[in-house]
Amino acid sequence: MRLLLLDGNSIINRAFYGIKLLSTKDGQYTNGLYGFLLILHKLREELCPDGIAAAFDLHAPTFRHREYAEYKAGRKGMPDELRQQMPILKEMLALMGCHVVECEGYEADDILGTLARAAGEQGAECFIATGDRDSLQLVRDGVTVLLAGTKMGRPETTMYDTAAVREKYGLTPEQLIDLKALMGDASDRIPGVPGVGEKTALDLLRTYGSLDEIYDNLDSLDIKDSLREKLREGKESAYLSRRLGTICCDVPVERGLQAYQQAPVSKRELASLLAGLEFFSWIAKLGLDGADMTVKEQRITDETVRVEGGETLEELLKWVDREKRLDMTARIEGRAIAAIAAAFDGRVAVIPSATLGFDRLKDCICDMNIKKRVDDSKPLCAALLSEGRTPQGIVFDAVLAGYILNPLANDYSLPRLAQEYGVEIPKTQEEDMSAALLPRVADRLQRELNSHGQDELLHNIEIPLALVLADMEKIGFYVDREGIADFGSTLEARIDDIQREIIQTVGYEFNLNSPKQLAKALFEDLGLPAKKKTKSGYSTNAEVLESLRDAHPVIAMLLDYRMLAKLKSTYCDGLLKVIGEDGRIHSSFNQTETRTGRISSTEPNLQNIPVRQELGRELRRFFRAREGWVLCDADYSQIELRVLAHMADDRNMIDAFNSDTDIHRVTASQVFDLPEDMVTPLMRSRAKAVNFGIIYGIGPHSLSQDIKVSYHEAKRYIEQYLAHYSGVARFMDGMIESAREKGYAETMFARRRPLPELRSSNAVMRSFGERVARNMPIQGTAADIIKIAMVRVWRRLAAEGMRARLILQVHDELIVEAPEEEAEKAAALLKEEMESAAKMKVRLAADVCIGKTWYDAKG
DNA sequence: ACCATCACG
DNA sequence: ACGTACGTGATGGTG
Repeated sequence: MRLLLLDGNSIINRAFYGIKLLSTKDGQYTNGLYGFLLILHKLREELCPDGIAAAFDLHAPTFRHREYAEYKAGRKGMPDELRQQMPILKEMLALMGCHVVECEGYEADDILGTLARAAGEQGAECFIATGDRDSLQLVRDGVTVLLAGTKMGRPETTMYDTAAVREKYGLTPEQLIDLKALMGDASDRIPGVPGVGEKTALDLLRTYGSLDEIYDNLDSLDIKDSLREKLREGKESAYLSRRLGTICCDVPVERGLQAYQQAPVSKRELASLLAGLEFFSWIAKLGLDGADMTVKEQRITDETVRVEGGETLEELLKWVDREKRLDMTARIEGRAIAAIAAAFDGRVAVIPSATLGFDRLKDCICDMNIKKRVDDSKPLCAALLSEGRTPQGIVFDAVLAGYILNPLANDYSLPRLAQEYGVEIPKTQEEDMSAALLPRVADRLQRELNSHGQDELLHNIEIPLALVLADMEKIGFYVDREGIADFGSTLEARIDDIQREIIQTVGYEFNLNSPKQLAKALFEDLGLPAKKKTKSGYSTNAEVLESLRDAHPVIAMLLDYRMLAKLKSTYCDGLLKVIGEDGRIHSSFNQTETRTGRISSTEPNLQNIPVRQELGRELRRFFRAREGWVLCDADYSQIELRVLAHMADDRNMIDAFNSDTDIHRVTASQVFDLPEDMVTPLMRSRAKAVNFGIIYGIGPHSLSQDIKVSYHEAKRYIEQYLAHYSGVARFMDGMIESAREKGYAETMFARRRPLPELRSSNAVMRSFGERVARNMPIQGTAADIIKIAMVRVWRRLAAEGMRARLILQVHDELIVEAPEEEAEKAAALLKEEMESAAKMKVRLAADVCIGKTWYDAKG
């Protein structure tokens, strides 16, 4: 018989800390359970035990506490996130046919030792899996210890038999007890001999064999007298420590091994437990599929046929023509389709683009009457657009569906989605075969979306947007390469001058770009007062430098240097590197990156081109329309505050917007309780900061920092604000409450962000969760609205047969490049579509400008 | 790979 | 006692 013994507490601990915090929609944390399953599954496959027993600690004090009152007093209890997973783990183990063993007055270790000894006596083979090195003392012939943990989400075990222990420590397992006796264990409050570390203890034991040998012959040992004294004084501690550290092998538990034989698995209950934990992939992996899946689905298995080429294409087309639908993935190389893999009739057809008649497949993709389900539509759209064709009738996109269901993930590939949503993955892992997963993954995700009311978000917003983004990427933004290069040279000259001047002032050469070297120069060598600390030293950021501006002439130079260096490296050098052969910059717009629903821009990021300072703003002169064309730039006015006014249904704020006055001025007059014409610019700017702060989930401290008033002053502003905008106050509390209940925050268009932070036991994490619960619905709704506007603008431009094209989005701003003769029409169209993108209690306002360059087209 | 910094909404 | 506003991406330095 082969017995597998688990140290339940230590394994789930390792699992908990080795995997990032996971939770279900309902806020039940699951990462410890998940990691435990990973480890258990691996052990079962490798060892094929006849029975499994899992030992757990109880809260009750043990014989060790009676021996030594302070035992484990220094240990922190387990965090709530883990504690709540313990009863579920025990239930899960029982359903899996494993045996849960606990015994009052003893720790899990002792139970394992007892069972291991029983196994030895009964001639059984025994494996002990644990995360705790202390158990290594149990190793002997027939007893192997497996140190288990998770690394990067993968289970990892190291096997220790007698030889492995000897190799690692140069000691026998029994000697490990004496090793700990000498060293002690700070975290368990177990005393050792003070001043004896691992190295000394190992030397002693390797030379003299055991604690008894050492103390019996203490006077004649060939060691330094100082060590001899330490040992003499620590004798009592060492023996106490040995008693505490010795695993007890006489725990009163059932010792007959038959009792630990594998019990029958309760398939149904186990499947439903796992489903409740959203461990869908485990249901398949543990062979429980049949247990609760009554729906007969098309099965794609290891034997699924992969067929290729001409005849297959004919067959596929016939099927598509009859069914009016197509599940497909495309392999894109460069900007062209290299092959299309389609799943139909339980087969996967792979059609290389060189196949005769391949274009008819593209016709299908552009036929709105054929419903396509794809894994990732943006690259497919890009490929077809570059042939001058437009995909239509795409009804499902797995990547976008995966993002909508959980915007916190970072991999939305089919295999990953299949794993997460419980679709069995065939062993054949050819890339084209991931098409085989599409039908079942699509079914599962679609069902999930429907049940969340998120189908329209996918169908009406994200899928159409993918086409728009692909088009924007393809068109790009024309730039004046020479202009940027010249600007860069000018900057370089100024940077060199300032650098020389700074070096001269400081008195020696150093790397100005190194915060570490700079901190040394400023705060050590020049003796300036350090203000703020970072993880790795003193902060030298702009805020700190600004506060030191009058303390030393070098500070102003540094601020200039930083600004110029940023402009040169990030914007001049950086942008020059990514100008395409067509003289245009083709950024990538990522649709599945942000947690709030915004899009992001990379390589290069065109959403952070300088504007706030004049010198940086100059860069926008190099972003141009092509010859004979102009830019129409439209941005929403206060979209987030308007969204807030609407969602909060705040009468005061709605009226303020509808009366079409300056919202910050109105806010100032309410907060400061003055008529509007008495509001000073300073008051207005403070009110503006409060308006922004409210959106971010403000606290008085941060507001006081931002607008440089006292904490009390800031607190008063917020109170005044919430008193006047009482709808906003109610709304904010409601958002937190509802997010706590539901486990997620959501936008007007049903976009969700899970918020496990709200149920954390950590106060800092919780208040972060609360700020996000207040901010995400606002930022996210604004993002939804501008996405709707983008789709409508794009479609209108096409429908009107215009040549004008959308080329950039910057969160609340859209830029269209239009032939001069279309300029006015395009500008009007932009404004109209943006303002009508969502119906709200306040009107949406967008301001449009036309210019040859981005600089000129802004206000 | 991570940190500090700074550019944007 | 602690940390201090939401969301991003690029750069240069450092271990």
